[in-house]
Amino acid sequence: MKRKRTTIKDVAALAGVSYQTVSRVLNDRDLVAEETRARVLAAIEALDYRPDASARSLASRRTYLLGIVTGDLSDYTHARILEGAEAEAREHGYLIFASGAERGRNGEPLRSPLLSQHQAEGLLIIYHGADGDSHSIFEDIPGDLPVVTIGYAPDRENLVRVGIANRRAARQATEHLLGLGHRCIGHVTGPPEMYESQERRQGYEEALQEAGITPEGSLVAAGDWSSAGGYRATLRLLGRNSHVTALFVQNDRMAMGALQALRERGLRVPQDVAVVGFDDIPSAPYFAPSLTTVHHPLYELGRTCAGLLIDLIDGQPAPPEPVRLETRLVVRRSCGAQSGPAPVNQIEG
Amino acid sequence: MKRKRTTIKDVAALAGVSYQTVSRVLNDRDLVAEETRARVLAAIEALDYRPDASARSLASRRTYLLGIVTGDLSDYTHARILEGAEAEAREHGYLIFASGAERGRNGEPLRSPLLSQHQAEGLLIIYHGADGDSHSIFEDIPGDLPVVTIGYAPDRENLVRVGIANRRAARQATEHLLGLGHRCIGHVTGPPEMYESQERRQGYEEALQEAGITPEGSLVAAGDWSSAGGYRATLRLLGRNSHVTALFVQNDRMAMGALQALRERGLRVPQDVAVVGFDDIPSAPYFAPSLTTVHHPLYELGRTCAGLLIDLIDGQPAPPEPVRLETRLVVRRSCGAQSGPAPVNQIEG
DNA sequence: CGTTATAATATGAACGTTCACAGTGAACGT
DNA sequence: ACGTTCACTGTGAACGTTCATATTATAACG
Repeated sequence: MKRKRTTIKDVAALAGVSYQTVSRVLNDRDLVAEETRARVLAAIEALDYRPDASARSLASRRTYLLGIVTGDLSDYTHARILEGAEAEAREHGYLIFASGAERGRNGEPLRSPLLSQHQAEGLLIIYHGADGDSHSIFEDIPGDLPVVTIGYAPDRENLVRVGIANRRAARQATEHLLGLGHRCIGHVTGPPEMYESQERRQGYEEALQEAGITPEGSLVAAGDWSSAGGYRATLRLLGRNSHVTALFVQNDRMAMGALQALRERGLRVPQDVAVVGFDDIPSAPYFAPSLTTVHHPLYELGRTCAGLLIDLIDGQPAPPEPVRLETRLVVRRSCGAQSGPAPVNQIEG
Repeated sequence: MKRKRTTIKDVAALAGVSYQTVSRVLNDRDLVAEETRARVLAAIEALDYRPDASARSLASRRTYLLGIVTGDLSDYTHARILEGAEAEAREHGYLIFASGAERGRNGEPLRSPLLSQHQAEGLLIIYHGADGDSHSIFEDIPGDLPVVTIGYAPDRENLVRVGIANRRAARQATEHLLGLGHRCIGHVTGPPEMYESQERRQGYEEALQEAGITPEGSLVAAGDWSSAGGYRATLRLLGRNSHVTALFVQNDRMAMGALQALRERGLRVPQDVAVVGFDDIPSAPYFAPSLTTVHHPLYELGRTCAGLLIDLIDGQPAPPEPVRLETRLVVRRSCGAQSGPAPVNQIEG
């Protein structure tokens, strides 16, 4: 099954130099005469030689491998972050491998044995931990391995946290609805035990309080980030509160379910109920009606993570403060701030 | 920056055996006395030893690495395939790394230099080639490297094609609309130069012809798989044809844009225009109205691909015929086959 | 009791690189 | 003419494993 590999020595033989010189050319280290370099490159070309990554990394103690640990890769937000990270990594000569971790009973990622063996030089962990979790995903990781996290992070050396200011973003979204005159604003959250949900909910409650409104638990319903979960949560919420005039939903997928629930109840959006989502997924402009939502800079987040991870690997000290990227509210039709019929012009990709 | 690694020799010293014996225990090869094995395992535990993957793969010529080359990872269909593949791979002890390839001018993936160096033992390539493409992505790949493809595939040893029967699925979708009495059925395709678009269009046209209808080019408009593209394509199509009563759209994201376009034109779905999509993405039940669409078994596709790839790596011969997975039409409300108001009960995930 | 099979472990070499260091010859300054 | 510098290239060892083979101890056999 295995043919004989062409090695650096074959190249050296053909070029008439020592194989170490070929190595020099490959890594352009030291000085190599222009003429020699040309001969070596020609030999490489002729033999279609490709250095063996295993040998290379064994000798150099570098793998140029970055690991990403994430839950649901088919979730757009995760996938998009991965995409950004991959692009950044590639530009720096790193490769990313995606390893779903094994999951505990609540879907909590547990341990990723393969990852730690495979000598990633750094790890990007997307993990919005939950109250009950053991966070055991971090236990497996050697203490000196650089880590960048989105979401929960333990106290640890060599770790950078990256993310958005969830609380602030949620507050702004809620303030927008308050500014439109709404006083009874429902809230659909993610799983209540997850920190991300909690942060966004805090922002929502802060905004209400600043407006002199006491947050009511009956106005809050929990989903599970999915459209189906958002649909069900919204139905529950509407069942308890017939007087909601606005809804802030913690992500766009759930918002899609929410819109469906409202439709079924005969409530028009935005006339009867205004809706604001979170994430600004590409299809948000095509919701019915187009969705006002908080833009989540996922791709940039991915790029930033990979960039910071590479910095850490290069020995730069971790910034003490979490790195926060900006969000912004994208106003479309579902919140009622735009009037007129429904042209979709200001639409991106 | 680099602490001294604990190596197999440290373990051996602690356990009082030769390091090769530790290797034996690790790979449970040959015979090892139960008592020795226990001692070795204890030493491994005590030192928190993890074998070095580089050294291991250098010596054994195995990397347990699978590469996946794909376009848009943030596209749900690709991400979901990756997810399936990753799960299957993990169960077999393989790791998957995701490398976006460099792109040519039409977004055609070109070459992925990192991939080939990093000794993936097999490659999963998702690439729906286009007419004008050079397919150069395949040029880089050593001829003896096992490859599984979804989409276009060159003639080649050691390659398995996996996918769905696009033409047949598209024909069934179209037949469904014909069965509902529609005679003037518009069609929104992907980029016309892509084989995937072409196959689905063929299925659409076949169905029409079998029903005695001559396919008309004016009823076909091309998008780019995105919601925005579907929106624009649908507007173009409606501009040319005021009498369409149904629309078959080649993927759900474009269908979402199509629904938006129809809404803006004041056309009700399904009363004025019936719509059928393709893929059955998780949010399809939450479209307004919920979308009738062809279920695309993406996750299973990913699992199948990884499984077949591992079979190839294990030396099993490639099945001569492409492996085809079943699709099925999921009937919801957008096609008008279901009547009554709009309960969302039979909804999954 | 010697001979042979068998279980268990040790030994040496290899895998394909990189890296630190030691050479070589030419050019240069004095 | 002679050391010195400089540009370049060769040398040997190391990286941490696996693998084929050799070695030892033990048991089984006639």
